[in-house]
Parts: sequence; structure tokens; C-alpha cells
Amino acid sequence: MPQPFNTSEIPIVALVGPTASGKTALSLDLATALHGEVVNTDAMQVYRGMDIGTAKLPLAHRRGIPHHLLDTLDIRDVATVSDFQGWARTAIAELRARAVTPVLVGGSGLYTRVILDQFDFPGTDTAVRERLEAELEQVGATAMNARLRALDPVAADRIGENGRRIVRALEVIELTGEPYSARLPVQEYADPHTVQIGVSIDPAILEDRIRQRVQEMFDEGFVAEVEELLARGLAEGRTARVAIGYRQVMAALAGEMSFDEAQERTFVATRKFSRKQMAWWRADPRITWVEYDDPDRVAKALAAVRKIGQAPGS
RNA sequence: GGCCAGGUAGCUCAGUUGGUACGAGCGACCGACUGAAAAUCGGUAGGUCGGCGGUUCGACCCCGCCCCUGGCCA
Repeated sequence: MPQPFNTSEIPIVALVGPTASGKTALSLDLATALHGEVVNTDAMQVYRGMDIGTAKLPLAHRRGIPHHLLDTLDIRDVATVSDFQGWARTAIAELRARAVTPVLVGGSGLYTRVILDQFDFPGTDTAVRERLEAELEQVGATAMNARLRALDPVAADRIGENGRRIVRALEVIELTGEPYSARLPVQEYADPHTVQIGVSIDPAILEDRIRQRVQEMFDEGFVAEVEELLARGLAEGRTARVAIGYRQVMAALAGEMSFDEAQERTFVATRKFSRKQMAWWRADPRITWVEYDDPDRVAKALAAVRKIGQAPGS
């Protein structure tokens, strides 16, 4: 059986599912059983100091299992999907070279997909990007969409008036000389030894868990964390400052709303986020789902892993 | 007890000299998603316009009474 991409029989295990569904706990169980180490695929947990608000697993609770791609960026740094793809794939390769099973855990559909599936980013150019962004600001999304339509009608239809994505599409066209839509992604693993395990949970139950988690965050000093990060430049970066919870608490600190309201809005935004997350996984037929409270969830997940390869220690 | 303001979509609020509510933002639901993605964009569903009665060809908008909320006065 040809295996063009992988150089390893060691499976890549990815855990997906909405926030507060219990992914983290399950990741520790799987890593333990598979002689694995955890690779974070969460866009916000990469930031140093964003701990309480991102529900980052404290060192003391990691059961001695090494975690990668946590705390790698300063709050002011801008992370990109492309960067993350590179970091994660490098980490995965290193682990497998050491005969360790990579167990990816994270809540971002795009990040996980970009790591697991086949895709090469066409590159970027700061000058082109800045020019297009300036134009977008000046003429608006409708006009920019019309411009994209002239070059790539398919992309223009798909992207609509999402200014941010129009800019990227125009950038790619300018850089590559081919239509953006010619590079549509394929849903196919870059490495055949990949398994996705999804944690499923009833939305009503998840809502309760999110409410409780947000309450705990605020009880445990989330506001103080945000104040500290603000002093270190949280408002200056482009990415970290829009994190759920952080932006609401910043608004409260600025006097735009009460802290009670910030907490409530954090809860609502997190709930909304969890549903948006589900939209990513719902459509992916390759995922093996386990119920969040199934007593056999670890065994079921391990069974799914064994189907696609031998993990050391299993 | 009196005076004033207000009771319109789940929430906050627009709106009409009386002619079938143009509603908006947020939320909800659904979808998109490839270099900011915990971002961004799109679609859909929600209202007997506080209650009862009256005036009118016709009332959410006028009149009366009642209920509720907030404020002021006593």
C-alpha cells in the first residue's frame, strides 16, 4: 500500500469538539495510553499569559505530559494560520521521529484542518496586502467584490462581501497569476495515518458547562489577568486582543460596561463560538465521535486510533 | 395619594398628521470559511405595537379606564 506522505506508522491523533466539552481531559488520557505528547492547536493558547481566559491547562495538571505550542507567542505578536501550520507540522514530525504519538487538541476548525489536510499556502506579500487593505477601507467591500468578480467570478460568489477574504483572494491572484478559486482546498489528509476523534455533547448541557466555566474564570481572577496583560500590550496586537472574554473585560475596564455585563457577554460569546465550532466538525465524515460522558470514551477513541496504525505503547 | 416619562421582535430601542410594522443592533437558528479564524461574511425565523372598552370606513398611533416599570412630589 503506497504511503506517499508519511514517513511514519505512528498515527496523528487529533481531538476536536466545542469548547468546554472535555477535550482536554480526554487528550491526557489518550496521550497516556498512546505514549503521546500533546500538541496545542488552539489559536489563543499560544499566547503567554493568556491562561485563565483561554482555559489553558495549568502545568501541574498535565500529568507530566509535555505540551507543545503553548505559550510560544508574546501578546503583541500576530499569529497566522500559515505559521501555525508550519509549527504544528514540525512538532508532529519531531514527535514521530522520537516514536511519540502526537495528540492534537484545539478548538479551531481552520487550524486543525490546515494542519491535517493537504494544503499549501500560496504565500503573501506585505506591500500587496497593505495596499489592498487600504483600498478596501477606502472603497468598501462591495466595490472590492466587483473587482474580484472581474478576475475570478467563482471566488467572488463564494466570498461575497467579506472584505478580509476578498483582500486575500486578490492578493493570491496578484501573486500567483491564477484565479484564487483554482486553489480550493481538498478534504484529504496530508498523512494517511491520521485520526480525528470528536467529542460530542448536547448543546443544552454544553451551555451549562460554559456558564459554569465562565463563572469560574471570573472567580479565579480573570479581570486581574486582563489588567496585567493590558500593561504588557494586549491592546496593541492584532490577534490576541479579540479573544473572547478578553475583549469584553477590556471594554469593562474602559468603562464601557459593567463587569457583570462583561461576564454575561463572555458567556454568550462563548456559547455562540461553540456552535460555530460545531459547524466545522459536523460536515467532516472522517471524524469518530465519542459522547463527552461515555464511560468508554477512551476505549472507543483508542479503538479508532488502532484502526489506522500502531501506536507505541498500545 | 398626586405629577411626569415609559410599556413595539428573546434583549436594548427606532417608527407612523390614524390607512396592512420598512424596522435596527444584539441574541437565536442555518450556512460559508485556507496567511487576523475565539476573526470575518451571508441567509432564515421571531411582533394580535401592555390589557379592556370607545371614537372612526379603518387605530400601534385619538379618547376613557385599568395593569406594570422608572423618576419626581407629598
